[in-house]
Amino acid sequence: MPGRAQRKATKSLSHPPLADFKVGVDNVIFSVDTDQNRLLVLLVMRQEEPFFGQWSLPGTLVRHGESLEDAAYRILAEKIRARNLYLEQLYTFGGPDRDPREAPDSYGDRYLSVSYFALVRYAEAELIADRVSGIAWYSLEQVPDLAFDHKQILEYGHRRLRNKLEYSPVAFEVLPELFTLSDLYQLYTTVLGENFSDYSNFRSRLLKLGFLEDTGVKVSRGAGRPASLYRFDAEAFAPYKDKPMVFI
Amino acid sequence: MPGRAQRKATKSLSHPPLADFKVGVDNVIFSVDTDQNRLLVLLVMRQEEPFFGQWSLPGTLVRHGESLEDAAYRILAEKIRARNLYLEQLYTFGGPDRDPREAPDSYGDRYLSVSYFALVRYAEAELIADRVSGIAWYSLEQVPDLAFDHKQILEYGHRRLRNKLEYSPVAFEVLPELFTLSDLYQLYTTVLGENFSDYSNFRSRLLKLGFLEDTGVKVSRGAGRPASLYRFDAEAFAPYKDKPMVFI
DNA sequence: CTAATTATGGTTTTTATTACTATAATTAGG
DNA sequence: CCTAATTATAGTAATAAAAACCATAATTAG
Repeated sequence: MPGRAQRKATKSLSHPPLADFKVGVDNVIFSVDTDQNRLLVLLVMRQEEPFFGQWSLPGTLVRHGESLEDAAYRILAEKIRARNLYLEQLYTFGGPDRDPREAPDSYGDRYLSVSYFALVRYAEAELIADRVSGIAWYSLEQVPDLAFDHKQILEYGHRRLRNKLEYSPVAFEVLPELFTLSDLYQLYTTVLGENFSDYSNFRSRLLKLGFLEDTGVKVSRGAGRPASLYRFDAEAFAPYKDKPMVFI
Repeated sequence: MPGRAQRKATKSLSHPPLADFKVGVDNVIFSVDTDQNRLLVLLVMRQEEPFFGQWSLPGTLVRHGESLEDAAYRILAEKIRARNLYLEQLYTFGGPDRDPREAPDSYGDRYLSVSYFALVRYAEAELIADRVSGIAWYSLEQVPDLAFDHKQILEYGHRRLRNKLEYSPVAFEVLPELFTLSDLYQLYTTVLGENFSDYSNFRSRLLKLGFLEDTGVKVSRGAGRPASLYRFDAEAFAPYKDKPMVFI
C-alpha cells in the first residue's frame, strides 16, 4: 500500500513528524427559558481527569466508525431527551497545548475538539442526570469557570447564535411550538440586546411576512390583554430561506 | 496520570474503542482575474498516493507542535507567494471512509480534514511550481474531478465566498489595491450572478457609504470614458463592521 | 369600579431602494 | 477630423421599507 509507505517515509525525512490526534466533539447547547427570559447553556460536571469536578461543555471522544456528527448526537442523547433538535457544526479548535493530556514537547497524542452548536426547547428538554448528577442549565451571565478552552468555545457559539438569529428562523427551535409575539420579541431582546426596532414595528414586520400562523387561541399571563398564540409555518417561510435579514 | 488511565480503561469497556486520527488541513484558495472576469481556485496535482496524479486542493497533514492555522499558512506559503492574504477556517470533514488510507473495518488511523478558506490577489500572487509543476489556477466552471471529497469542500468554500461577499468587505482582498467601480461590480456579478441592483444604483449606494476613496487617477480600458481608481478605506469602513448587508 | 398593564392595530414621517434619464469622456472606424 | 459606439458618471422621480409614534382593546391588581 503506497499510501502507508509514503506516510512512514515522511517521518524519517527532515521535517518534523506528523502529530497523532484524538478527536473530541464538544456541544454548545443553548435553550431559552421564556418565562424568565434567560438564555441558557447546558453544562456538565466532569467526572474524570483532567479538570475533574469542573464544569464543561458536554463532550466525548470520537469512536471507531463514528462520524463527527454521530458523536455530537450521541453525547446529546446521553444528556438530554429532547423532542426537537437543531444541530450544526461550529468550529474546530486544534492548537497544541489546548488539552493538558498532551505531554509537552513529546510526541504523544494531540487533542482536537470539533465543536457543535445545538438548540433545544427548554420545556420539552428533559435532562438525564446520571448517578453523580452533574448536569445543569446555566444562565449565560452566570457561567462558571469551564474546563479546557470551553469558555472560548462557548463564546464562539454565543456569537453564532446572535448571528443566526438575525437571518435564519432558529428562534423557533428554542421557542415552544406555540408562542406569543411577545415571547418572540423577548427572545430577540434577551439574546441580542435592546438595540433593534420597537415591539410594535417588530410585530407588524413579521406578521406581514406571513409565516407566523395565528392559532386564534389566547393566553393570559398576569395582567394585561391576553395574547394570541402563534405557530411558525416552515412552508410559508421557504421563499425567505436565502433572503438575508428578514428578522431584524 | 489519571487521564491516561481513564483513556486506556475506556478501550476495555463495552463501547467501541476510540479512533486515532491523522489531521489534514486543506485550503480552498480563491482569486479573481478581473481582466477576464473569472473566479479562480488554486489546485495542485497530487504527487503521491492515494489519488496520485489527480488534482486536489492544496493540503498537508498537521505536524507536531503545529496549530491548524499554522499548517494552513504553511501549505499556502509553499504554493504561493502572496502580498496580501485572507484566511479563515471553513469546515471540518471527518466522517469515516472519506480517505482510502483508512483500512475499512479495522482500527487503523482515521483521516480528518480541517478546511480553510483563503483569498489572494491574482496579480500579486506568484505560484511556486515545484519541479513536477502540478499547480494551477482553475476557473470555477472548469474544475476537473478532484481527489478525496475535495469537490464537496470546494463547494462549501464557494458558498462561503458568496455569503461573505454580501456582508463583509472580502471583495477588497481579491481585487487589486486600486480598482475601478466597474471592477468591483464585475466581481460581484461573476461571483453572485446578475441578480442584484443595476450598476448605477450599486455605485451610488457604495459611494454614499464613504469607505471608497477616490484617488482621482483615471484609467482607460478600451473604449469609453476613463474610470476613476478607488481604494478601500478600512478605517472608514469600521462603523459598518457589524452591520449586515452593506454591499447588496 | 378605577388604574395599571399588556396586546393589538394602526398612521405619519423619514429613509432607503429601485427604475430610469441625461450627460461626460473616451475609442473605433470611416 | 468627424460621427457613432462605448463606458463612466451624476442625478431625479417613483416606490417601498423602516422608524417613530399613537389610539384603543382586553385583561388583572387593588
